Amino acid sequence: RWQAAWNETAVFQTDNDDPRPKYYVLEMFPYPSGRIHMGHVRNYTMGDVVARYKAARGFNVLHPMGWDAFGMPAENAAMERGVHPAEWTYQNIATMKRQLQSMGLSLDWSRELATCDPEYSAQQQRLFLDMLEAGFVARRSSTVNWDPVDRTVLANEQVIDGKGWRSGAPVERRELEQWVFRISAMAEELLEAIDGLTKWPEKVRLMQANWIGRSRGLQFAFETVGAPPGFDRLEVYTTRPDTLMGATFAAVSPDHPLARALEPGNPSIAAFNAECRRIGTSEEALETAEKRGIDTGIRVRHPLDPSLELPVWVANFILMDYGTGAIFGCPAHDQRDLDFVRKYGLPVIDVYMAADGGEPVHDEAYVPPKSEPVRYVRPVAGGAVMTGEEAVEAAIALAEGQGFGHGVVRYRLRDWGLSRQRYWGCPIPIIHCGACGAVPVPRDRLPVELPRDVDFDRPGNPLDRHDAWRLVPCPRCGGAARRETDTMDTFVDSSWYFARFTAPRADTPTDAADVGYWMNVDQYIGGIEHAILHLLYSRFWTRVMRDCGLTAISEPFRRLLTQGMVLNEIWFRKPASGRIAYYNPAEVEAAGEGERRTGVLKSDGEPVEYGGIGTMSKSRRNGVDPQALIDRYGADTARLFTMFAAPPEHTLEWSDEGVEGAFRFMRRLWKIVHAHVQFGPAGELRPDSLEPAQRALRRQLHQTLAKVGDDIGRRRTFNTAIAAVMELLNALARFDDRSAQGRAVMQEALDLVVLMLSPFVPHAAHALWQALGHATPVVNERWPAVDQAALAQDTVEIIVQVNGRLRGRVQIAAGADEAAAREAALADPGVSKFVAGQTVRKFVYVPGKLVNVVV
RNA sequence: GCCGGGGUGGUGGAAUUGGUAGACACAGCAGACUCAAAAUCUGCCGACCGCAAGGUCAUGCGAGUUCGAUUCUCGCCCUCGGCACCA
Repeated sequence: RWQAAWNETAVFQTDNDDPRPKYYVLEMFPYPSGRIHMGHVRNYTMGDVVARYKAARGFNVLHPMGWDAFGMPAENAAMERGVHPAEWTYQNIATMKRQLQSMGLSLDWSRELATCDPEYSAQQQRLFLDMLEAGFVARRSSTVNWDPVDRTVLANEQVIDGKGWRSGAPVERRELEQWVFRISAMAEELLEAIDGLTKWPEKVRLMQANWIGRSRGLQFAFETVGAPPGFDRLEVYTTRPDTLMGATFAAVSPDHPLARALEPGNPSIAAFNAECRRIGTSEEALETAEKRGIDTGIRVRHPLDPSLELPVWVANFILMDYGTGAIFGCPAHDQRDLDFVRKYGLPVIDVYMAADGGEPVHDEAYVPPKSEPVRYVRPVAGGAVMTGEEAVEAAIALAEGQGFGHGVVRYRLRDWGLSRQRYWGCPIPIIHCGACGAVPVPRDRLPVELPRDVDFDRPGNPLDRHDAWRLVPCPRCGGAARRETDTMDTFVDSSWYFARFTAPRADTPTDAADVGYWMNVDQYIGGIEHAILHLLYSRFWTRVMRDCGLTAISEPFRRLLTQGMVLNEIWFRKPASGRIAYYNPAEVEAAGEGERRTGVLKSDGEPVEYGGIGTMSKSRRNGVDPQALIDRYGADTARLFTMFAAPPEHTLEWSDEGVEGAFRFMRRLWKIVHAHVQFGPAGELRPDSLEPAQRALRRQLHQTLAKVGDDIGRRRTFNTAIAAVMELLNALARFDDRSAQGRAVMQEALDLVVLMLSPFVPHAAHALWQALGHATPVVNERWPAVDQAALAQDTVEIIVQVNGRLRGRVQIAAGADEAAAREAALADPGVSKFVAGQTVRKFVYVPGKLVNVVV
């Protein structure tokens, strides 16, 4: 009912013609999976609290909402239920929009957008062409998971234990020509700029830095012996060239050109490589697979001792994507290499590094941190004690001096492959012509829209089969040509939507005035699971837009709050063949704890397997629908409870116990306000003529106001803000003072309580503010100022410790000096009995807090 | 495997800069009100010892730094997230 008042006056619609300072609050927009879940409630309530708080603080707040609307689930729905992805998606958007609106969020819905809207795709295609012209786009070969039965590309998520999720067939790694964004060219800038992200969580900055993975090392060439023509040299990159003296073998990735060149003449290597290609493409799968290798028979000469020849192996743990796809192995100082040589009976060279002052270690690999001083037992240069870093530089200098290698800086960050062999994504505006190659679609012919008449009867991308759409004349030569049928990675859609929100209807990707006014996003809020990819891609795109002249800024998000995930139990059945099936915890009758947890499906009484706890996700079907909560208790209670249940950054294991407590609190607040107003308006407050109890309540009131402002505004610890107001309300309930000044204090307290709670429970606050006798809506109210005079105290309680243990409390004058504190402390009977007869060796005084007597 | 978090009563959590461990809630127990129940209100609520006053132990485990450690350092265990085609 009260939401109507907000909507009629359009209080949350914003524009940039406003004298107030701007504040842009954004939560990561949802994928329209069907219905909102608890993670959404948590995320969007946090954003709403910040938005409403900032508005009350006098900011012109932009708080928009949209839909990350392309993606695989829509295609799955099409395959399973025959509904068109667009229809499925827009229906879900309608449902979820209704649900979000029932939460009473202070959103500017006039800016709503969905990434699958043709207008959004059109602008994204313009950006793609800008990037192509600016040299940020390249075409190159990269690996995908190939399902040989369904003859289709699989996402990593669709590969389960190395098999396709539908066909059950072992997947193969396959090379495809794909479009990439050259994000690695920006690695250094993206890394350096992390220092400036001072309002991002340290953990996210660390994860991003590690992901970019700058390293300095030695790149050098082994001279080969017995290699096929064209492989006279084997390029190797290492970050530990100081271990080169310990090299006992070299190894290449199964995808390395040398390994491939050997396949035709060597069936066992061909078989080994083929086997390795069945691991899939994910780094996790490659790194956790059993370490295996095969000898090629080729040898390389050790660059520092050409008489020493090392065998060259193909090994499944070498990543083609990192370094040169070839390494040397040093078993004495790398545990993985040691395991490998032991497994295959290769020689282990004796150790040549030892801890400074320690003895050499022989039974396991000794891997000192690079910063630590190490004694080089068999020296690269001079037998000195030096840090790994110094030794690395010495080894590089040696290699450069002898001319077999040189120092290089490399990054772990790889280019961003954006091609997806799928229908439900933004079309890539390219036409392939036999004569002209890849030709951009002319800008006046944008957007390239997806054809609606597609069928999902067969696996694979229906665009590949849609000749009416696919076959077009070449824009350059007019000859027969075909459209690019790959669509863009959905990460592209979410890498610039924050900028589009500043001018969602512009017929260019962004509008200079709007984006200049609103960007950066002042507060971005979203799940910690996006700490690396989405946030890094967005940082990249913002720079690309800058370099293309679309924005002036480099960083999209000034302040970042990474919300902890909402977890729930996972239940599934895994049939012998075919697709794994997940069940919502609400459908399962469960018993036991931990390892012994078991369950049966309520509908058929048959057992289901317990998969531990994990994030609520559509694919695992373990989400909780908050609608029941909202229907039963109202949006305010749902909002209050999710904010109170845990600190924002913590994971939250879902349970709906405790919702009753939030509801009870709302009722208590309601009752206490109405108990107060039934006696009519309160008189004027005269702060200087209050009784001690009235003064004490006012002090607590203004302490709470200061804390709540700090908790919301600076700390973003919404749970402690609510707890403080609960504590205050408990005090108000005990405050039974009907005198004129008692009622005046109560009026002030209830006014401030309602204002403090209004960002959390806007509907109730709206009604209670009216009940308290105010004519204007609470949503237009400014955040109240703390009365510093009310906080003043004559005496303070300090705690007294003896040898660090609590032994008493004493009241002393506020601002007392150490001598006075000491006298008061030692006079306390509880203290003196522990000090009596002993020598005071030390006296610690923390003014206003504690003293510690050390005896 | 690699990178990054988290671990505090029966439960969610608080302790903001190294300074009272357990605020605020949930659950539970007892009482008041009621014919009764619900709702509401009041009290108790980490473990152990003690009639009590009070004391001892206790923040995943083990060490360390400090007058003082949930907080800092090192090692370990468990768990969650990410690992480039889930979003």
